[in-house]
Amino acid sequence: MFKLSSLKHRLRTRSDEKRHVCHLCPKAFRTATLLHNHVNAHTGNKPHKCSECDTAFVTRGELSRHRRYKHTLERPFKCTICEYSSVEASKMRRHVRSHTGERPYPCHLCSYASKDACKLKRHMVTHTGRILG
DNA sequence: GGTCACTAGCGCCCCCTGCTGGT
DNA sequence: ACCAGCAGGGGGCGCTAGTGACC
Repeated sequence: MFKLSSLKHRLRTRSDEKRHVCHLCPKAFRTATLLHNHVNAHTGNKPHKCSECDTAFVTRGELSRHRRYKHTLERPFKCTICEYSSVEASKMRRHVRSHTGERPYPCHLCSYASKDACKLKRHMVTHTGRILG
């Protein structure tokens, strides 16, 4: 849904696109917070610690997701076809392909097609003997 | 105009399981 | 029967972008 405040925010942040440059690599970001998270990933600094298992993360979002996976067991994404539910929408999309049979990742060396980009990569090892990339 | 919090999205790695073909 | 190779399904995390609220 369109929101005026959102548009204003985009317009005002557009002017300074990616001017926050990492001093450890060539990457640049729109905001200082994004840069800060990125630098923490470089340094291994993980300030967001789980209160229940002491696992630590770079961002609060990662911690939030971890808590759903490990502690709250909250699975907001429900499959409409079976009983499966998931923590993440992307996992649900991947699951739904097991119902639809959709295989969007074709192998260019054989007739195989995968439902999952990662599985295609693994499959390629059977052709090349090694991981590509 | 900046920061923060949250969510969404893509990608990667890993594990377990079942099937299949060779021995 | 046993084993190895492979694919299917899924869990968990790394990282970045988008968005809305607040200062």
